[in-house]
Amino acid sequence: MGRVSNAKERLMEAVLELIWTGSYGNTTIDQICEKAGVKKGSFYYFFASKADLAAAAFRLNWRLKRAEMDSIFSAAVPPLERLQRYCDFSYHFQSEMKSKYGRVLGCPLFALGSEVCTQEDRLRRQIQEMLADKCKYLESAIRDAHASGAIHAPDAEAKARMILAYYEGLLTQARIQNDVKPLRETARGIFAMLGVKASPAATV
Amino acid sequence: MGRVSNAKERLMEAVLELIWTGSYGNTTIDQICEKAGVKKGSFYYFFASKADLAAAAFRLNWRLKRAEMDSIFSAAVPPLERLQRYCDFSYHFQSEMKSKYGRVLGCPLFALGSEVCTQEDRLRRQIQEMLADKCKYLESAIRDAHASGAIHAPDAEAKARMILAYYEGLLTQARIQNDVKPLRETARGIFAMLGVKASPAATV
DNA sequence: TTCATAGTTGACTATTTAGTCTAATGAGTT
DNA sequence: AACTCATTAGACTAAATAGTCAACTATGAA
Repeated sequence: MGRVSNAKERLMEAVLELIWTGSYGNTTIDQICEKAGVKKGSFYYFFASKADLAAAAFRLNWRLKRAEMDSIFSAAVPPLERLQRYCDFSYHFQSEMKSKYGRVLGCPLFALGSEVCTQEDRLRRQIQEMLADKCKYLESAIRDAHASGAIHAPDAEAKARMILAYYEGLLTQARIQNDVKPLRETARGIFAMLGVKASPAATV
Repeated sequence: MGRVSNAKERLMEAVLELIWTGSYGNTTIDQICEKAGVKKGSFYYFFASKADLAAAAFRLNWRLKRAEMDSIFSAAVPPLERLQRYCDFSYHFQSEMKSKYGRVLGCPLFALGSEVCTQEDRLRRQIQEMLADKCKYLESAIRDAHASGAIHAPDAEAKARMILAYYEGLLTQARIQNDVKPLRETARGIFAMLGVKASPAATV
């Protein structure tokens, strides 16, 4: 069997953190190796390039994120409450990142996508797919809310895209301003877009 | 007086285009010089660093953009029509970029801001200010629309921030997808957020 | 016509970076 | 205990990149 190792995993973790707290272009392979405690030879044993590593890392990360999303968007929870929960979760998560790294980091998918989309087509496609997945959670909650009569939204897909754009826009603003304040408006904005009269109480 | 030259302007133009069609981190000083037809010595005669050049270039560019915005958001135009015009303008502009560069480029301010905010604080601050300026145009239109009774929005400032987040989110999505399609929903979404019943006819 | 000076040139250095290669190492298998 | 092979070490090359410098050039002013 030969040696076993978690160097591959350490590399993926390292590149995620470096890209997220900095940027893709600014992250060098040497930096990644150092942070992961892995030598260059091992890097190229596992991955062909930085783009290759980033693609693998984001794929893995998305798989984990999805488990979280599955729980937040549980069908057992009333649909509008799912949205509220997601906003609250997001706010807390970004606040945690701020105390951990001293910076509000926003959405790694969106930031990386915007940065590399003109240069790394493989990565671009992958990110596009993940964003589409993300949209599905919103879409399903909106459809359920419509079916339950809580809102009028026969166009769940369009509404979901609209809300995703808004949500990602807010996260990016928060990143640029290095301030979670913009995120406090997330739920309010979403419910306004959905034409909700009385929104569920925010826990933030 | 010594020589006169437009090398400084050429450098600013070049860096804008390179950042916009690619990214900040990916753009080298050599590339900038080559595109501008300027030698490295001259680069450092005018600017201390890439960040310094980018800051100057974006400042200049914003001054020009503002003139356009002043015209689109003219107080002589009914307030909701200003918003519609802005959406139409934006759509056409991005479509033009797509045919010129083969790519939908989105908002350079937002893309650069998201990329460099953790690394270049001076640039970050500058971008934040420009985005705040941009928000003012929306805010004023919303306030006017409220005053005229066309919409109910006593909270013009908050609404403007909300719309900006949405708008920038859509532009970034369009950039990532390399497709102007998401932008066709811009006005519809904005008017939904403002609770407009019948929106002015889109020209797109 | 000369002069001061804004701007130009390109060669040069030092560093960083990506990527390669070969010999060593060690965990499990037999 | 010997063996296998996944993994590691780290030295090495080549290229890209940032930044410097001193000599040169052209322009408008006097």
